[in-house]
Amino acid sequence: MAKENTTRFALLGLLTFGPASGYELKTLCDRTISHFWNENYGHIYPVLKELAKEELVTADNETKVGRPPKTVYSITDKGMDELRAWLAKPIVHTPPRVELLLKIVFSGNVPRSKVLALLEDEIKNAQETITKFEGLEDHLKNHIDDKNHGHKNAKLWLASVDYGKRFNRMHLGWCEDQLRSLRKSENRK
Amino acid sequence: MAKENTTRFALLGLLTFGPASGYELKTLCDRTISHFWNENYGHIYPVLKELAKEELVTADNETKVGRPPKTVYSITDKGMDELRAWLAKPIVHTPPRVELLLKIVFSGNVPRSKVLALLEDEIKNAQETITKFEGLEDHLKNHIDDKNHGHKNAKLWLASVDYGKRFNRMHLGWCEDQLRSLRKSENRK
DNA sequence: GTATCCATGTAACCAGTTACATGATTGC
DNA sequence: GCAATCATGTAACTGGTTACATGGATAC
Repeated sequence: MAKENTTRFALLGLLTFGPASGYELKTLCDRTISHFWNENYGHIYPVLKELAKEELVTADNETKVGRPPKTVYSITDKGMDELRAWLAKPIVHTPPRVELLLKIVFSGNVPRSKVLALLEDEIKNAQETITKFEGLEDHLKNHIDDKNHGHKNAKLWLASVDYGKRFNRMHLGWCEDQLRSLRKSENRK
Repeated sequence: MAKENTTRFALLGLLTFGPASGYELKTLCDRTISHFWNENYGHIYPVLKELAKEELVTADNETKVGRPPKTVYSITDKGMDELRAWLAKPIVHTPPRVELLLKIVFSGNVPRSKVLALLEDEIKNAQETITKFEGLEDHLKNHIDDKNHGHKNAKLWLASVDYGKRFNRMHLGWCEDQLRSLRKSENRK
């Protein structure tokens, strides 16, 4: 069984917030779920066409004065059914691929200083990501009642940011412990 | 810039433990790093040929009586250089794709019961994985001095299992909290 | 004789990324 | 006149998965 095209469901999901063009879906994706999901034009446009062909979405051409024309997609009942079926299905876990662990497991082949540098880089990254996520969190909490930003799903969105924070804290903690243990064995030599 | 072929380095890394055939590399991979890395034959064999062509590994045909013939690959100096260069390079983080969060963020479209079931399934999975990892850990700790199992890298290997445990505990904790918060809001209704 | 392991490979396929190309409109 | 934003798309490519095909050797 081939791997499922998750992009289809990401787009269907975004369309539940309202009709949008390919371009708008991309910016929506970037602004709302980019901390855990990413799409690019080269995939969005073909998949939208595919979805339209299968009647999971409808495509309407819109021309407004003073604006480039665009194709606006809306999710259909059939599309909603597909989306709901996917949402209810348990997640099929594919074997993970953690590049950091690959580098660590083979790190006996490089000088310790390189390994320390790698871990320090990871730590810096994780700290920056956590800070970014905390900013995101604050921003959302302050605008949670702001009707203009209209996210009924603010709670779920916050939960996704929380996941990101937890993940990065876990990652950070492991790297720090690893770094400590590495430095300790260095001193013993 | 195209995405890097990490399989190359996984294979080069495994070959630092000693020469091996494609088949042996697959079983080695399954037995030692499958908790965070996976490879399949359909990728291993072509990549090995590619590596041989680039002289990062050498290929030797071996025929033993009472055994099917096999091609044994060994890492070359050039291969070691490539591997070391990769090991020392910081990790380029590609945008993550967390399917669970996608489902949660769009979960407003399905009955709460389905979301609860999804979370419960994730929790069960995470618990099972943690148990599996603890078994792995115990096994390794008991054989750490056993020369026959010959893993000089037992410490690094343990660290990778520890990462897996931490990740799954984090995942588990988030799911449990999410479940609790979902049930609470259910009662309020 | 049959199931399992050892052993190698290819073909078809799919998901996803990057680079490239185009052009209208708006604000400075 | 130019940069930025809005808007759509394709072509080339790569990494990776799955299914299929083959066949020798071994242990029961």
